[in-house]
Formats: sequence, structure tokens, C-alpha cells
Amino acid sequence: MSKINLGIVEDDTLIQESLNDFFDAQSEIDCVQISSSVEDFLTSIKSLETLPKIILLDINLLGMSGIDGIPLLLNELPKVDIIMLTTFEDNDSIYKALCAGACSYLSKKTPLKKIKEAIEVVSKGGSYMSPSIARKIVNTFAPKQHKSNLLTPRQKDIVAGIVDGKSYKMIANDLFVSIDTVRTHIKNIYKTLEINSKAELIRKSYDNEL
Amino acid sequence: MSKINLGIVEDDTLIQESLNDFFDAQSEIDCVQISSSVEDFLTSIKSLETLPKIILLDINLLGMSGIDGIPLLLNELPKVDIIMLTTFEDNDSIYKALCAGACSYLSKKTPLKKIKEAIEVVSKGGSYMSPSIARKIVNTFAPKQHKSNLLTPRQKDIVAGIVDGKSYKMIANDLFVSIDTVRTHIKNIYKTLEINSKAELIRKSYDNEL
DNA sequence: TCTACAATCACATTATGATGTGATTTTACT
DNA sequence: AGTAAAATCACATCATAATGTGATTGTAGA
Repeated sequence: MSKINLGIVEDDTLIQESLNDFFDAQSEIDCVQISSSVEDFLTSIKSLETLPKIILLDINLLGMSGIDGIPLLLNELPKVDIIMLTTFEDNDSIYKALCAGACSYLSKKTPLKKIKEAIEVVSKGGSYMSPSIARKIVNTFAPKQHKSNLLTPRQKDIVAGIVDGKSYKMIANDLFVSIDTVRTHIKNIYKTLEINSKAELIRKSYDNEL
Repeated sequence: MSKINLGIVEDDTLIQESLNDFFDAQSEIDCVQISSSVEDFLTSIKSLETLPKIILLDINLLGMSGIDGIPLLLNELPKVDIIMLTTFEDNDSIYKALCAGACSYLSKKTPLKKIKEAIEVVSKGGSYMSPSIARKIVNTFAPKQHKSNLLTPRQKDIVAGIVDGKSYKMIANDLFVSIDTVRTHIKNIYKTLEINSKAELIRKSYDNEL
């Protein structure tokens, strides 16, 4: 089994050394590049023979933030997997990092052994999250049980048609009612939702706000 | 430290027994109810003294599916944490389960020891995902960098305005061009995307289809 | 240089959407 | 029986959107 080539972007030299010393002692992992900033890292990898397969990335760095650096790193190394290793555990940082393309997110409190485990999991195509972070991620899926009693069943039919891109006429046809009925329903929907355009309705629908 | 009260909903009796035997041998976990269906489980817990704090839930059950059962379980036991334990690893099942309110998702291939670990993690307010499942979840955040060369930069500006719910007039004002220019852009956009209404445009935009 | 294309604007017509007022019917609850 | 809410339809009006035809300018590439 070949070694896992690892890159580290971390501006705290103490943590740099701690990680480096630890991975040096691991036969499975080879740390090919350590930098203090994304800018520096991107420059350095141009002269490397073996490119990193996985990057441990901090957020709070000297130059650009780790989150802003993700697209740049992925651009240079399209196949790299990025593991965030950071003290920031706020929902916003987690969300932004994942949206930018990070595949795992670890708290800096994570023991070295678990970090190694995460690297191995990721190198096998999986993903590892710190438990507290995983919980925050799943909460983004199911926070709003909006349950919407706002709209009546018929109104929901109408909304479905609109979100589908149908015109009032088409909706009227599909539901076997007159176009004036459709209009009335839409008037009532707009009133209930306090909006006044299809665009807002579609947005609300996609944002699960009904 | 008090025991963790566990419920299990699983229709395969072999797995039922295997889980039960295993947890019986664990001092930290107390299995208070095992049922083969959500319906049965909901009935049974009414006569229990100690209610489960965590439920291991299968998807493929005799009556209603585990996913459909999640809201009912949460309704009866609002503070319960639900861990999916299932063979289904398709994105859709995972997504639906999390949206319905499950807090963890384990493959049935997960070793008993890891299942126990997951239960403990969840009981401490965290969440544990099988690595392959965690990867699928993070992929839902940063899916396709569609990069769409379909639309020109200016056309994208126009689309942004439309998706924002602005009228042509407002867009024209914002971009310092005439409303006729906006109209022309939109005509071209519709032609390129082979659509013919704002609604469809907004839908495509929200679905990342441009 | 010729060409393609993005971006700009104009004019014109028809279609669709937004909003108001008012009315009838059915169902469900008090 | 009375009331409320949901669903249905009509008529009217103004605003906005969709679509066609035609034209100019600037820029990037064959």
C-alpha cells in the first residue's frame, strides 16, 4: 500500500510541528508540503514532484482565509480532498467550507489519532466529521418543520404548477377549472404569503418557506 | 452514569436478536423496546415506564417505511434522537431521512462496536455518520460546479435580477441600460435555454441547471 | 480583413400576470 | 341552523412579460 501524500496549510507553527512530528512517525502518511498560507502553498506545490492527495486546511490564516482558498486549491489540484482543521465551529464557517468543496471538517480539539483516522477515511473515498460538527450539519437539513398550514391543498396544487413553470392557463387546464379560479387562488396565496410576484413564490417554495 | 435507553425498530428478527444480545452485554446501554414496525413501536411505548432516548430505525419495514415513521416518532417522543440503520445508501433515502429529522445515518454493514460508538456520540449531542454516507452528504453541499458557458456574463446579470424578483424595469435601472436591452437579453436567454417563461428560468436557476 | 458574437437600443403586438370587487356552492364544525 | 373556510367562477383594468423585426457598436479570433 502506497503512502497517502498529505499537504498542510496552517499558520500556527506549534501545530505545524506537532502534526509534522506525528505524521513522520506514521508509515501510512507522507507529509509532502507544509505552508502557513494558501498563497504560499499554491506557489510551493509547483515545484513538488509528488502532489498532495489530501490537504489539512485551517481557516484563520495570514493571507486569504482557508475558506476563500478552497476554490483556488481545487483549481490547482482538482482531485485533492480537503479536510478542514480549525477552531471555528460556527454553522456559517462549516456551511461555507462544505459549499466551497471541503469534504471533511474537524475541530482542532480532535486527537491526532482521530485526525489520522479521518485522513485514511477520506483517502478511501469517505468523509469524517467531528461529532459536534456532524450534528450541526444534519441540523441544517431538518430545522424547519414548517409544516405549513398556511396554504390549503388546492392552493398547493396551484403553487406546484407555478413552480413547474406553467402559465395560469395551463394550470387551469390541468386542474380542470377556469383561469379565473386560478387567478383567485393566486390572489389568496399572495395575500397569505404577503408577496406579489411569481418570482417570490418560487423562491419561497425552493427555500421551504411554505 | 445512567444507562442510555434505546429503542429499536427493525423487522429482520436475526438483526433484532443480534443487536439485542450485543446491547445486553453492554453496561452503558439499555434496550427498552424492540419492534418490527413503526406502528407497533408507537403502540408499545405507551405502556413503557422508561422511554427511549435514542431509536435505531430501519427503512424497509413491514408497515410504513422508516422514513415516513420519523415524523410520527418525533411527534410522540419530541426529544428522541433517531439513528437510521439501514442497507439503503442512496442519496435520496439519506436526504429524506435527514430532512425528516433523523440525526445520524449508519450502514447496516457497520460493526456493532461502531454502532455502539454512534449511540454514545449521539447521546452526547453529537452525530455519527458512516464515512461513505458522510461523503454523500457533503457532496450535496458542493455538487456541481456547473460552470455553465451557456450564458454570457451580461446575461447572467440579467438572470440574477430576475431570480431576485425584480421587474425588467428595475433590472434596466440597476444595470444602467434600457428596458429594451433587458428584453433583448431575455429573449436570447430564453432561446438559449429553450424555455419561455420567467418561472422556468427561476426554476433552472434554483436547480443549478445553468 | 472578414466574421461571429456580445451588448446595446427602438418600435410594435399579443399574451400573461397582478389586483379589485362580487358571487355561488360545498363541506365541516358549533 | 348558522358560520367559516375552501373552492369555484365572472368581469374589469392596468402593468408586465413574451416575441418579432431590425439596427448599431465594439471586440476577439479565423
